Amino acid sequence: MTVKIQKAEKISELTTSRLSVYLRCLGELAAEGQKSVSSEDLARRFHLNSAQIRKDLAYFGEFGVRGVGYYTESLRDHLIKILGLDEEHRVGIIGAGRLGAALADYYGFARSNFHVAALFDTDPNKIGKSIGETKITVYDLNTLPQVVKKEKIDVAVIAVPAAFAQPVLEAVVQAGIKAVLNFAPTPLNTSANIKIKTVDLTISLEGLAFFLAKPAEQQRNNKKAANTAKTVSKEKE
Amino acid sequence: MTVKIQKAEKISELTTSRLSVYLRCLGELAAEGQKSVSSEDLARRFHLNSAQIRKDLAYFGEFGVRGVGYYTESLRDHLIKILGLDEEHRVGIIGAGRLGAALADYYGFARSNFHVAALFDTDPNKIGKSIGETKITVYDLNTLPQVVKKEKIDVAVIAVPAAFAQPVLEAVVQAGIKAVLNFAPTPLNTSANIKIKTVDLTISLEGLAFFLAKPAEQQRNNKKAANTAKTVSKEKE
DNA sequence: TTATGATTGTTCAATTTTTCACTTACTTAA
DNA sequence: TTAAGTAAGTGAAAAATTGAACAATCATAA
Repeated sequence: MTVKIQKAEKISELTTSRLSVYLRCLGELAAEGQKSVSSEDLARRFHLNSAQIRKDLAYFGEFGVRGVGYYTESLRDHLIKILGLDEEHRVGIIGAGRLGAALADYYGFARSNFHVAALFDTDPNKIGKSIGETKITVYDLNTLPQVVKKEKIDVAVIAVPAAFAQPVLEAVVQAGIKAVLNFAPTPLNTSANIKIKTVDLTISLEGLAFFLAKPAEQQRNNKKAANTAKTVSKEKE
Repeated sequence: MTVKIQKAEKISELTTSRLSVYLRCLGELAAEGQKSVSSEDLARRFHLNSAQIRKDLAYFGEFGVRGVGYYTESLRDHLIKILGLDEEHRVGIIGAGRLGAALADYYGFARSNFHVAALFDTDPNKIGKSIGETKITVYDLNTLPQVVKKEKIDVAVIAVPAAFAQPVLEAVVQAGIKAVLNFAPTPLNTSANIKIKTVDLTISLEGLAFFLAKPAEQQRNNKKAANTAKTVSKEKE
């Protein structure tokens, strides 16, 4: 009755980001003492389709019990394993400016089992100092390969101005790091097999501006907008 | 020869976020003095398909010139108009904690023509004070409706702990705000016609963890993973 | 022990998004 | 003025994602 399926299918990023969302929710439910939860319950919480949730989970195995739902604790443990959060990741933050400093203190890293091990900068005034509440050392960016090795860093956070992001990325990849969280608002080029997640506030912001700019009529028909106005004016036919 | 099409089709968020990306690039190209750019050029920059770029733009009109490409300045102006960045938006940040304070100083708002007009909090020690380099006043959250009206705030940023996000959202909506940037890592329920963009670092982070957790073999076949291992073990057949 | 109800895992259909490939239109050089 | 070359715009195909529907399976109560 134990079914363990290890599918080597491509899992889409849409799926994995939903897994993160489920995981967070399961943590809350477990804390509340809720023993089990159905896909329908979860779907209502997130305004998702219940079939989608079941399918997302089914990629990785059969975690549910028909007629019952999913046991919160158990599913939570599975998701932690699936997302690789059972193993600690060690983070190096490149750029000890305001953003880098803020991130060094960001508690969310620890919650996902990420440990910020080092900061890097090129500014001689910063190198050697400690930053933030947790007193993380700022190293010379030139020593990146050595520190990465010594501190077993496997995740880099790029928190430098856009103009420096590409060369920094190259140094990071050169140092053997395969996963990068990028805050610089610029497209980054890299050889395959490096995973880059870019966090770009501007895009979210401008999405809001677009929404507000739309004529009120269109906003109402949020989904399934009718084909109302289609004004075409052409000279020189 | 002037073609002005106002299609009332549903524009997907995938499209609008790409528009933001194009816009940023056009700004750089214009600054470099580049007069025109082809969809192929842009595609190469972003690792996108050129047809997709042409189609994204074609939703809103015919901005290009066949045989030439797109005139950078002109397309840039069009995108600014399309995204609604030609009109200033006024932002109220709810939560004057560390994140709220950091956002109050974030320069990216101004670049997209957003002006941070006010902070809000419930902490008596903060209310009435000014925060950040730009000295933005912290108001009592209870006075939200009045300040929103007086300051003509049309965008709210939710930077409060997850537990307070839902009631804050309701207050924000009550005050007549239709666009919300949410930093609280929690699903938010709202009536239709309110646009909420949630920024969630944890999801990006855990996406990296998932990537790192995958067996090396799978990482190599990033796209189009072959159906390699599919181990099924079952007791009680 | 069997019937009933609930909820998963999964197949198949619908929808959305991306890509291809072709037509149209503009530029430049002969 | 015409031919050749280039690149936008677009309809149709392909791929990816989502959603509906249902058989399979488990728990519970008669």
